[in-house]
Amino acid sequence: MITYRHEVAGDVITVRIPETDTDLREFMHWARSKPELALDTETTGLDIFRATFRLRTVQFGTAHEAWVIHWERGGRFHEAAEWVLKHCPRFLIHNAPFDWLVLDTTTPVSMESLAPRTTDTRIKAILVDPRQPEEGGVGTALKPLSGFYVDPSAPDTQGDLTAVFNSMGLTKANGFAQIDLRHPTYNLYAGLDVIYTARLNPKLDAEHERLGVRPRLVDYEHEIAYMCAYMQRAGLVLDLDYVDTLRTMLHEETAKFAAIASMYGVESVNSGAQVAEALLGMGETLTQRTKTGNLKVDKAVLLPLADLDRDWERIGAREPNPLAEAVLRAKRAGKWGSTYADRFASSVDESGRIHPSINTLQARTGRMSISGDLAAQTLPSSDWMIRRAVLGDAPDHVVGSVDFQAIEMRVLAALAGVKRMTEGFVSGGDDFDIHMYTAQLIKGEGATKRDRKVFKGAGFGKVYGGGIETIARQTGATEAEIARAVAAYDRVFPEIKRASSRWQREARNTGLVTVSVTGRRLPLDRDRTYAVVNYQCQSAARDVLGQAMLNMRDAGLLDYMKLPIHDEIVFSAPKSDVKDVAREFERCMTMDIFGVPVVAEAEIGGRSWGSLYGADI
DNA sequence: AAGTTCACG
DNA sequence: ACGTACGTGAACTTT
Repeated sequence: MITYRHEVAGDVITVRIPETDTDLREFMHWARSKPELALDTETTGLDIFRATFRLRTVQFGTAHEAWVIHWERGGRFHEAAEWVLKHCPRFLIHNAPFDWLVLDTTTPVSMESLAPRTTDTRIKAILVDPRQPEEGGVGTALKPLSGFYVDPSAPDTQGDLTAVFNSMGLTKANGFAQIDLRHPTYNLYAGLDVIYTARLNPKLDAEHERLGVRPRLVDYEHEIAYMCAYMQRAGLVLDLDYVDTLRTMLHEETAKFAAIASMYGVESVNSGAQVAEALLGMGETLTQRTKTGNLKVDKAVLLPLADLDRDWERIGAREPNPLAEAVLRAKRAGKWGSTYADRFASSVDESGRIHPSINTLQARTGRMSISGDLAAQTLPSSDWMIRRAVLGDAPDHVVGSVDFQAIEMRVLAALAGVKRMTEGFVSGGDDFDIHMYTAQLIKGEGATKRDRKVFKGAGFGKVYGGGIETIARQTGATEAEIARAVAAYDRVFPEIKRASSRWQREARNTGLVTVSVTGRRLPLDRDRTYAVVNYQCQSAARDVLGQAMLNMRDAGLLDYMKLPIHDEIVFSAPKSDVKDVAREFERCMTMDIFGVPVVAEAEIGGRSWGSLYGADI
C-alpha cells in the first residue's frame, strides 16, 4: 500500500493506493460501512466514445480519506472497484454526467445504476451561483469551489498536473494518457479531488439552506442531467458518404470565392483589416466601427455592398461589389466546411455516430448548451445542407421535431401577468399568432404583415431589453416607426414595464439576484439590471422545456429523444409509429402556466434531419 | 489571449 | 439621470 498524507483545511488527510490483494480487501472493508462516498475517475482523455479511450483510476473518498484504485491494472482491481460501485448506497460526484458516461462505457456498472444514487456537487453549486469567475462568481469547477468553500490553499490539481506533464515532456493533451500510473502527484491529486468533493457537499447544503434553494429543484436538475447524458450516450447517426461529399463541395466553394477575393488583394477573407482596406481601395465607404474602433466588415455591412438582402437575394439597388460578394460566400462556405462538415468527419466514432456534450446548466439563465463533437444547437437553419448529414437512429427511422409555439412570449404573459396577451393566448386557437394579434390590437383589423413584423420586433425588444435604435436595425424599420410601435406596445401591455421595475427592485434588495419562478437564483449584472425580464423569461422557458422532458421520460419517450434545442426536441422514431410518437411528444409539451396555455407542434420529416429544412431525404 | 465574425434559439 | 437587445459555441486573425 502506498500512503500519502496531506493537509486540507487544517486536517491531515490520507490518500491510499492499494497494491496487493490484502490492500484491496482493506479498501472494500473500509467502503462497506460508508453510506455515501465521493467518486471520481481519471481517464486517458475526454473523448469517452473513442476506441482509444481508457479508464485509468477510480477514486473513492470521505472528508478525511481517499482510495485511488488503479483500474488499469485489471483483475482484482476491477473486482474491488466494481464491488464498491455496485454496493455503495450513494455517490457524490462533481460533474456527474462525465463520470457516469466514463464508467458506463469502461466498466460493467451502468449509468442507469449510478444516476439514481448520485448527488452532483456541480449542480448544487450552480444552483447557488451559476457565474464563472470572469463574471464575478465563484466558478463551477471543483478547484475554485474547493478554494472558496473548503480550503483557500487548495491546490489547482488540474493546473499543477499540467505543469508536471510539461516537466516530463508531456502535454495537457497526452499527459493524462501517458503519465506513469504510480506517479506520486498524479495519485495524490486523484485522491484529493474526492476529498474536496466530500467536503464541498455539506458546505453547499448549508448554502442551500441559507438561501432557500428548493430540494425539489435539485432533484429535478439531476433528472435532467441523467436524460441529457442518456442522449449523449446514444449520439446521432451520420450519413458518412454525404459528409464526404459535403466537405469536398464546401472546400471547393471556399477556394473558388477565396480566389476571386485574392484578385482584389485579399489574401485571407477572414481578415477584417484586409477586407476593409480592399473595399476602401475600390471606392466603397465604410462607416460602422467595431468596439475597438476598427472598421466593421461583417455580414450586415457586406450584404448591402453585394446588393443582397438578408436572405441573400438580389436587391437591385446598386451594382454588386464583386469583392464583397466573394468574401461573403467564401466566409460562409469556410465556416460551414470547418465548423460543421469537418467536425462531423473528425468526431465520428466507430459506429458512425457523434456524441455532442449536452451541458444542462450552461447559461446564466439555466439554459442548456451543446458542445464538443458538434455545437448541435447552432447548425444552419436557413439551408438544409448541414442538417442533411444527420440521420435517424436506424434505417427504418425518420427524424422529427416538436417545438413550443412562442414560448418566451407565453412565459412573459404568465410571469408578468400581461392581461391582454394572456387573453389572446387563451382565446387563440392552434394557429394563434401572438405578433399578428398584437398588431391588430394596436392597428385594428386592417393590420398588415409588415405591421406584424414591426410589433414582433417590438415584442422581442421588450423581452431582450433592446432600445429603439437596435430594434430598428434588427427589423429594418425606421427608428420613428419603432418608437411609435414600442410606445403603443407599452400601452396595450403595460404590465411588462411594471414587472420589470418590480423584478429590478426586488433584485437590488437581495444582492442583485432575481429568483425565477422555479426558484432558480439568477445573478444580474449591476450595469444592466434591465436584462431581468429576459433572464426571467429565458429561465422559465428553459424550465418549461425541462418539465416537458420529464413528462417525456415518464411517457417512455426517452429512447426517441435526440437533442434539446431551447424550445424544441429533436427526435427519431420508426416510420411505422412516428405519428403516435409525435402526438405523445406534443402531449408532453402541452401545459398551463398561471392560466396561459403552452402548446407545441410536431413536424415529421424523413430519413435525415435536413428533411425538416427542405432536403428531399 | 483578445478581438471579430457567424451559426443558433 | 439616463439608457442599454438576451443567451450560447466555434473558428480564425492579430497581438
